[in-house]
Amino acid sequence: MDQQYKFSQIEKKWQKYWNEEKIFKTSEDNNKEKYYVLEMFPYPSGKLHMGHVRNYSIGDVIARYLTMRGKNVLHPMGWDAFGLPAENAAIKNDIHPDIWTRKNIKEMREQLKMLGLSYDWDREVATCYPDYYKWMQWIFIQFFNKGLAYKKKNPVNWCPSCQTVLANEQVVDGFCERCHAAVEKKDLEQWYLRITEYADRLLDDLDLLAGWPDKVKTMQRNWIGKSEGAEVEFTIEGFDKTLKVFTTRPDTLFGVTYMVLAPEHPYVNELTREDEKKEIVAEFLERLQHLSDIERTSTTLEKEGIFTGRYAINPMTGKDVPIYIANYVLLDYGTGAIMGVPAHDQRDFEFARKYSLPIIPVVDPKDPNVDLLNLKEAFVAEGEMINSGSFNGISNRDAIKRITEYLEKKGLGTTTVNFRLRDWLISRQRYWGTPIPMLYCETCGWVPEKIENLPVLLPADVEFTGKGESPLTTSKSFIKAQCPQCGGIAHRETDTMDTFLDSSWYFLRYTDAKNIEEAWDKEKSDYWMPVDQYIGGVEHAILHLLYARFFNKFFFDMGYSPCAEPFSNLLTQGMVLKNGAKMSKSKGNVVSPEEIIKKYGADTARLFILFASPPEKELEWSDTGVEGSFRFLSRVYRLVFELKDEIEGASDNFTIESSRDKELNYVLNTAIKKVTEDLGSRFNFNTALSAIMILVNEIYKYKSETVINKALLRCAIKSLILILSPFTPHICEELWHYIGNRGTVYHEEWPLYDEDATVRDETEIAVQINGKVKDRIMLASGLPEADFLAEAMKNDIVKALVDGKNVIKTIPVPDKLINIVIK
RNA sequence: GCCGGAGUGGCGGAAUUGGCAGACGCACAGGACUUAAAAUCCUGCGAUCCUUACCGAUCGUACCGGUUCGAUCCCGGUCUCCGGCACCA
Repeated sequence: MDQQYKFSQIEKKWQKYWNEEKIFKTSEDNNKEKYYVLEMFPYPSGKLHMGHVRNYSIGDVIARYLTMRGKNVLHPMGWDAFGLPAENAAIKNDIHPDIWTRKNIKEMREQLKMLGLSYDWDREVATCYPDYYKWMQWIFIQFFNKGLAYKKKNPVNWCPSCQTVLANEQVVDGFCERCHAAVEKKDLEQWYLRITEYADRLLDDLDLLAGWPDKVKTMQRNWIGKSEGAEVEFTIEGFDKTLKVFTTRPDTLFGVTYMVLAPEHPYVNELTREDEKKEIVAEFLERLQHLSDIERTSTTLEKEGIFTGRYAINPMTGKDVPIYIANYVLLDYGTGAIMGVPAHDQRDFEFARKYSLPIIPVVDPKDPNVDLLNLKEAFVAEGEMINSGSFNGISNRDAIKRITEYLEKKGLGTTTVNFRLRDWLISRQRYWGTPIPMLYCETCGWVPEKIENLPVLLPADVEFTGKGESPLTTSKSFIKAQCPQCGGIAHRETDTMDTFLDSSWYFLRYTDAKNIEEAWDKEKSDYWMPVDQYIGGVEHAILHLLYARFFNKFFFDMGYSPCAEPFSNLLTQGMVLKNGAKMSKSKGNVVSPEEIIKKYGADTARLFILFASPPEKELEWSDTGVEGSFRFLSRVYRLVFELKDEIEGASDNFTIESSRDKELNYVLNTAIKKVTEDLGSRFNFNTALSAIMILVNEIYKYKSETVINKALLRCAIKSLILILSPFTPHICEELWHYIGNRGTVYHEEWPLYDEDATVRDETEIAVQINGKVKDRIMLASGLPEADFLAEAMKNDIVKALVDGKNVIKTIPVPDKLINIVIK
């Protein structure tokens, strides 16, 4: 071994060894307890960034540690490889997305390997490879067969100039972000997955996820947005259909003074009978079409409405109330129509003010500060019922129940639950995604491709213009096909799937990644699932994690997953910042992992990232901090290098011979304990590493003693290498071999600590008078409370401090402090 | 607006169950080694005050208050920052 810490040589050497010996290959083993560590797989952009390094370093420490603890660890990696950037590259550089993506995967795989991560590369998947998306298509067909995938016409954002559908995020102030043409709403047929069918279970089962951050669970709860209320039917004057509304406040029914329909509501056309009104309504609709959903639903947008000329009848009061259409009512929530209660809903209040509609309070706050006859804003809190006929005088909370019961008895309404969660629009007019394996036949309608014909391959003969519908429509070979049902002429769906589908089941595919007979073998998913620890960015808190949970529940129902929830524990790692801001090209504060690895080595990069901040917090990049990490590793290297001859041939068993021995043994065992606990339960890598640094400092001190205990020193060095190895594996392998061991530290057992050795003979005790520290004294450790108190009171300093005062109370905390309350 | 989370030295952070605030590291300062530099090693490093110095005193975990023998930790209020949702009836 070289006297210098030549990280580059060392890292290459051990990466080669791990690779050639297939050290990280895993298979099912019923004699061992399994542990599945998963990090969110990356999009293969071609360049690794610090966020990846952080994510994968965290996972690697966990995987390596648990392997050393004797667990059978599954730790896979793959590529979320479909997506728009590949298509943009195709348009810009005239390179096929497939070639571009494969090149990026190759480059990124090399970069990941440079980090020395303990992946079983034999399980690698890429969502864009036909052997993966074949099963994506199979899954889609399972959804379709169960009635959970369907095609529906719905208004979407359409840019007339680019001739393409736009995502809401691509619409800026009602205009296309690329060509600035006014975006229109267009009714298009799109594929949806019926995730709303699972809304209740997705909500309820969040309670099973004790190992998830509350923040993420709260975000999912809000996203699913369950609200309980009632559906109420209103009759319309001179109209044969009734108007249904959803409300969470049936107690305010007596306060309804108008009704509002969403502008797209199917009744709108029939309800506006007068020609004059029809014109105004048409003009209003035209104007709204130029607004995106984002603006339509913005609270800053002024409420605007049009009277239809019709009246509904309030079922409680029998009074006429005018029916409006207005921009603040959404078609796809509830029934697309609402009852207006200006006195008790702020939005209705503003609308009523603007159009001079009556405001009738029905809930009395019994608060002198609220003037019910002259409200300045809607009163939304609880109170006592007024102006509500026979319901007057009860609390509005009771009225919710009573009025709903009344409605149900009269056949005017029912209790209902509504979710903000909408069905998942999954079709995309893009090339680089999984083809939706459906065909349209004039006689049979939408028919799935036969399973034996899967995969439906992405055609090669397409043009990338960036315009029009899906590029698949330009393929001559793709569209025309035989109907799988009747054998007649059918045409293929040309839309592809949202890439979020591909990433909703990859964790299951990893359990049996190379299976060509089925998506995965149930026995294998039974063994490995659920994922014990999932690690990734908090930006996936809602979409990815919700979709993955949805898919897993679907498989669970099919018997293809053994668990109701796929990820038992979730760690959301914080962002990597430089100068207080997220690293980004435009800010020019990007630190390239490759350069850091070149300059200091992967071990240093890993060490810095793990040491500088706890994993779920933000991490501020510091060049001098990286140098500090490098210095530490050099120090460890030097330590072992210098001590090699000293500890060579020493016994594996030591006896404590001096107080210095005792102290080193104390620090050693404390360090092992601390690292074991920090890795085992909290993932506080920073404090674990700080314990290791303390150990290194102590060994340095110890080795300069005149008498040294070689066996003890040998044990300390061995343990040091082992407990550091999950963090910085390359240097540890090197040092492990240097002091005469064989094989890999990865297969070594995690060192045990001696609980007795983690206690010193004497402990420093803080002496407090009235809660303020006055002195510190040494007392034998582990004294029972009574002895501890007696010993502490015997001390001269205590006596002096207490002399001449009244001791009111003494509070002894053994091994910590004693507080003497005096007067 | 609503829902979360956070606020500790010059900086990143530690204090695991209400028990010695500032572990570990970075930066900085002084010293040793060196012809010199780098590297390495040693020492100091919250603020204010007292003192020639030693010793010591007071304050200090965003701010105000409370509970407690004792509060970074628990409770009430305020401020600031970050994140999510945002006309969901």
